[in-house]
Amino acid sequence: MAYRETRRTQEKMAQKKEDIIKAARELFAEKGYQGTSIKALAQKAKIATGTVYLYFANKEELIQFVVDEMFQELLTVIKNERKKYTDGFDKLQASIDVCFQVFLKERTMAKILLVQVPGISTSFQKKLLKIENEFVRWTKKDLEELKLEGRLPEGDTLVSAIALVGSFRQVLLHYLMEGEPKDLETAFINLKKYNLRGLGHGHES
Amino acid sequence: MAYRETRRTQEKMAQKKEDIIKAARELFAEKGYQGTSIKALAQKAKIATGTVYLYFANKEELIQFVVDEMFQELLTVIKNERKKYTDGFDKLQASIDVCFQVFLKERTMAKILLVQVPGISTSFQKKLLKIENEFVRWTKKDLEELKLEGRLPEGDTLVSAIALVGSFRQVLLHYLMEGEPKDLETAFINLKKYNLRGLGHGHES
DNA sequence: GTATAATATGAACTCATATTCATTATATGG
DNA sequence: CCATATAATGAATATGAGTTCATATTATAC
Repeated sequence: MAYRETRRTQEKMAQKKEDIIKAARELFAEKGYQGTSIKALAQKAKIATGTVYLYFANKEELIQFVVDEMFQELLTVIKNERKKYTDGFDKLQASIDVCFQVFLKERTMAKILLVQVPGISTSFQKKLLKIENEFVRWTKKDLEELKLEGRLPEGDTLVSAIALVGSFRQVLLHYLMEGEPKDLETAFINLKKYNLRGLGHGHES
Repeated sequence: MAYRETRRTQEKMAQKKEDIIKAARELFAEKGYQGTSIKALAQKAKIATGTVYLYFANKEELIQFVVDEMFQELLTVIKNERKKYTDGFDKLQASIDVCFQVFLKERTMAKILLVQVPGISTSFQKKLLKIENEFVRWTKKDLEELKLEGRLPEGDTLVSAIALVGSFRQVLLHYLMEGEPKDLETAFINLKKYNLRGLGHGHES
């Protein structure tokens, strides 16, 4: 009997998997999925090319894993942040704030999710769409609650939700590609104001 | 002496080039750039694979041509529509209306420009960015004119312009991928209202 | 109809890269 | 230290797609 799985080896392998994922996130963000070869990936992760296949069945499974993990991270952070509030507007703002923060901090995540994923394949387009719709649905739900409370005027909540998500997406992407403005904080506040006005917030005043 | 270029052959070749471009637009929209092989493209255009290379130096040049042509088409339509108005708000609305119409009518154009192009390569990302910025700049200019006339409140016109473009992009894409709503006209009007409110239109009233 | 010059063809070629696998290195238990 | 089981290696292989080119087809001029 020899070489039973032990704590040490398990941790070592877990670390190696992490290394692969880290390299993948960076390279996919920088060069795109097609533009990233397994050889280059292995080189970046400081392992042999064949080793990648000990951890992932193939390249497709790797990008799937990376994308799924990213969304999971994002959803978890948002859910945790929303828990802190009960008021509808606060929850909505919390979602927006945290998305913005995460994407600005984790630029590789932003570039992969917002730029690279749609171009990978039609199946990824569909996957992305499903998850984007998840965000839109949440936003829509927030808006409908607020409408019921009489804090927002009548209006098409679906259109509003999509518009809101889209405006943030575009601004985020702009900063990501073109560089941040001098005063990011103020720009972000203006963007929020834009959307609050768009929603008709304060309509009764 | 024999076989000088003649009207008939020129037209025939022009037609063939059109066929290739048409097939490319459809396949790129449906399967993406990477997902479209020259073989499949030639098959769709009903020519031999080698023939493609009599009209385009390589695959890259073909997609470049397709994308450039699409933007040219879009810009031309927008410019013509804007000419019809002098009022700032009318011009802004004309741009938005025509973009929406064109993208909804020419779905392959919309899918290529809005979904496929960003993922092709970093050089395409940059190209797209340049052109998107062209739209943002126009919008920004419209907004600044309106601000000077006192018809819009103070505010960050760049952020507003990006937000406006982003909200329309997202709604368009939603309809494109998920299917149009029952009442497209009303949804579109609501979207415009959302953005007009966002801009602070009617703030003095 | 024939000669000629250009276009069209598609099998063959090239090249890149994802994946495999025989070999080597490493870890464990006794 | 040895036996063995697992992980790691990277050269070799398989695959697929972009591109080329010898050949065939088509169009023109006489």
